Amino acid sequence: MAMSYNFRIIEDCTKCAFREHRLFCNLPNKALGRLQDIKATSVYPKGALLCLEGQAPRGIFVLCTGRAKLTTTSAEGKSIILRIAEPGEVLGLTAVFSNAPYEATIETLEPSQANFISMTDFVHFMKDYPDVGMKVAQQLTHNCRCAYGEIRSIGLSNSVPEKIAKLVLKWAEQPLPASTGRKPNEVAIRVTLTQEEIAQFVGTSRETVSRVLSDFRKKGWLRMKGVIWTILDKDSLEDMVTT
Amino acid sequence: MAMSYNFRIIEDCTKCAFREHRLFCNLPNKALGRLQDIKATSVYPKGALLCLEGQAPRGIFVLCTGRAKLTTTSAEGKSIILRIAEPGEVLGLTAVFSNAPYEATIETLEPSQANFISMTDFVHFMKDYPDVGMKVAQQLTHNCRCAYGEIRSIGLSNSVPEKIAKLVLKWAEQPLPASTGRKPNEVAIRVTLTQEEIAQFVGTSRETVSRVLSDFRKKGWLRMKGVIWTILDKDSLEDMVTT
DNA sequence: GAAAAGCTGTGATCGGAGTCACTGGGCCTG
DNA sequence: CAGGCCCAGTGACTCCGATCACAGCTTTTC
Repeated sequence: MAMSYNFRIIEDCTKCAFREHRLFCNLPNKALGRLQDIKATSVYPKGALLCLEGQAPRGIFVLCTGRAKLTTTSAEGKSIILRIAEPGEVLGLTAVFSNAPYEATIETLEPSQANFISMTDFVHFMKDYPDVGMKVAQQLTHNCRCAYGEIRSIGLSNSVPEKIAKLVLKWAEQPLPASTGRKPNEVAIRVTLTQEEIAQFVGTSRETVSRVLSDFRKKGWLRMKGVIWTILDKDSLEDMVTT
Repeated sequence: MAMSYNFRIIEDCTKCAFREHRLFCNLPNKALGRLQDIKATSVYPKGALLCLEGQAPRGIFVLCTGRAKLTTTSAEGKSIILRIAEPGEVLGLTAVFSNAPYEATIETLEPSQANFISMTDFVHFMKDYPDVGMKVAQQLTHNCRCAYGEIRSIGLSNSVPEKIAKLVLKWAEQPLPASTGRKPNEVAIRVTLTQEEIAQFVGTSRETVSRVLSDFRKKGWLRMKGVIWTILDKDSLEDMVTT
């Protein structure tokens, strides 16, 4: 089995070990076999662009390994992160269904594997297997929920510190496993986004993110060592969040 | 045929005159027949609440007549409009599919008719008729696109005047029919939202909306007479918008 | 038709956060 | 190891827009 980019490439969907835990891929065997036929697997380094906002839709991507950020950009070059896609998600659905340009630029945040399926193949695939339609509906539902969450976050939070606290707490829902030498109520998380990207996520400027994080650190709420952040005072962070 | 609320109630989906122009209802006859069996038609006055944010999902609504606004509210009572739903849309899909509380409060903006379908009936309906799945995917796609547009509007526009100009121009895409006594390049639109609601739409305060509209009027770009607004200088409004 | 409730217009004030400008640290690369 | 590049931290300044406060209007209600 091929190895590259420091992860194992999944060439055969029917034998994928993660399948059951994934939003899209947990399909009946027949459908999986068909998927196997129409997919084209690619491997991308960090920072690769799967598609560009404004391009005509060519097809959809199933993200097998790695995470990717979906961003949209204004005419002046200011950009905002719509969401971070996790392994198992299908990307590009809205473009394909509305036959309109891709809504977002998709950029890998880590070395990633993705399966591409062309528009026509995918439409037939969906017609032939009703389960696929359900999965698609679930993915679209997930997209909507993320988008609504984002709208709430940007539109209803009154201050930037609040938004950032909210974001950190959301990340804390998937903490790193507890290690030795950590106090009981501390939570460690892995943050691979730059401050610039965090700024784009909450719709603010890079400098403000820097200031807010400094502030959290000075208050003893947060410790940041490279990509490992430790939440020292979860309660205080939660007090910032009103929504 | 029953009359009420100043519009004609559509009791039989199979005979609905608007069906073909609607996002959801244009289904094969068999599916329509089934829809006819499982739907429960209700008529609502202006300002009625179809469902409340946070409620457990009971089912979906097909909006037959009238428009409705979907809002989400923060703990402090600040609320934001996610979108305005048009006749023919299905509402409540995300809640039903994720079996999670309704994401938004749905309030009619006009006297409206809506068909309610319970969660279990709808799931069966979808399983039995693949066309329904496609319609659902299209509706969800539409929701996503609206949400992304909203994120762009709130997150990427730099100033409130720009957002309001953008909104007015969006409305201008569905202008009122030209009437006598209007100059050739003028566009008339019907605006039934209050300034408060416009504020919720663009994520700002009511006072700011008032000031911005006053400003547009003073500059001779816009005339407002009750619910009828006339765009006098579309070019200038477009110059405000950069995205 | 008077009272009440809701919508709109405007002034005054103040603070949050965007912008500009610069510094310093980490990391890669030739 | 010097130079470049990217990321992070921080000060100073400015300004947009939220908030408060109130007055004129319109629409509903009894």
